[in-house]
Amino acid sequence: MSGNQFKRGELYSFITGVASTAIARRLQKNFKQHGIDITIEQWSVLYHLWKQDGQSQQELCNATFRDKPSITRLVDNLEKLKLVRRVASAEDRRINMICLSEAAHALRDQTMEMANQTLNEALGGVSTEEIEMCKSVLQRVYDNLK
Amino acid sequence: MSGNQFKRGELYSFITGVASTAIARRLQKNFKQHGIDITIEQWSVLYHLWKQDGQSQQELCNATFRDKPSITRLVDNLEKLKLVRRVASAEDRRINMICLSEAAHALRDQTMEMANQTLNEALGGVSTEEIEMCKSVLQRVYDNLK
DNA sequence: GACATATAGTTAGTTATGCAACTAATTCAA
DNA sequence: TTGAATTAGTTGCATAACTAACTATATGTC
Repeated sequence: MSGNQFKRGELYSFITGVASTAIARRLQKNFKQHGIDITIEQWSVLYHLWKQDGQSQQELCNATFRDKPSITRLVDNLEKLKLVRRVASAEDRRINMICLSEAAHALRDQTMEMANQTLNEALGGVSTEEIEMCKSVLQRVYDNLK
Repeated sequence: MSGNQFKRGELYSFITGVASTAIARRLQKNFKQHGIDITIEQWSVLYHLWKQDGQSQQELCNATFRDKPSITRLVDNLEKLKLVRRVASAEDRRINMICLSEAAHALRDQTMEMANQTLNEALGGVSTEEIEMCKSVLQRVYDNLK
C-alpha cells in the first residue's frame, strides 16, 4: 500500500467515523438540553421539508441520500410525534405527500438557531473558502460513486 | 439565517448524509460481491487491529471514535465470525485484549486491495492537496467538538 | 383491453448507534 | 486498610441503517 493510499484510508476512516458523527452528536445533545425530543435524522428530514413542504417520500430519499425503507420509518416516527402527516396525492395515488404540522413549523426557528450555533462552534477556525472546498470534494466523491 | 450560515447547514447535511455513507455503501457492496461477509463497521475495527494487534476495547473506541457499547457489540460479532478473540490481560484483568485470528490476517490483503480500489474510484479528480485539506478541516471540526 | 414493466411505498430481518444503568477490577486517600 | 472514586467492559432500550422481498398503482405496448 503506497503512502498516498494509506492517507486515503485515513480519510475514509475520518469521513465515516468522525466528522459524520461529531457534529450530529453535539447537535443532538443541544436539542435534548433544550427539551426538543427529536433525533438528528428526524431533524434532517424536517430540514428539507422546511425548504419545501409536501414532498413525496421518494423526493425525501433523494434529498437526504437515504433509501426508501429508511424514509418510511423516519416518516413513521415523525407522524407518531405529530410533526408531519402523510397526504395521498390526488394525481398519483402511489404517492404520499409529507406535510408539516403547525408544531413542526414552530420547531424550525428554534432548532435552526441551535444548528447554527453548533455549526459555528464546530467550524471555528475554518474559513469560508475551506468550507466551500470541502463541499466540492464531498460532492465529487458522491458523484463518483452514485 | 445568513447566506453563509445556510451554506454551513448544507455542509452539515452533506457531511452527515452523503460522504459518510456513499463510500461505505460502495465498499460494502464490493465486499459482498467478492463473498466477504463482514460489515464496513467490522472492517473498520479490523483495520485498526491490522495496524496493531491486541488493542484493548477502550483503545479501539478511541481509534474508531465509537463509544464503548458499540465496540462491545462489534467485537461480539467479530468473535462470532471467529475473526478475533478476547484475551484477558494478565496485568489488568479489567482489560480485554482483542487479538486477530489467522482468518482475519488472511482477510487483510484482500479487503485492503478492494478498499484502495474503492477509494481511488471515489477520489477520482480529487488532488492529494485537497485530500489533505479535507482531513485538516475534519480534524479541526472534531477537535472543536470533543 | 390485457399483459409486461416501472415506480411509490411497506415489511421483515440483521447490524449498528447512542444513552443510561449496571458489574467488576483497580487506584487513591483518609 | 478500608472505603470512595475511577476505569474497562456489558446489558437494555429506542432509533436508524441496508438488503431483499413484497403490495399497489401507473404506464406503455401489442
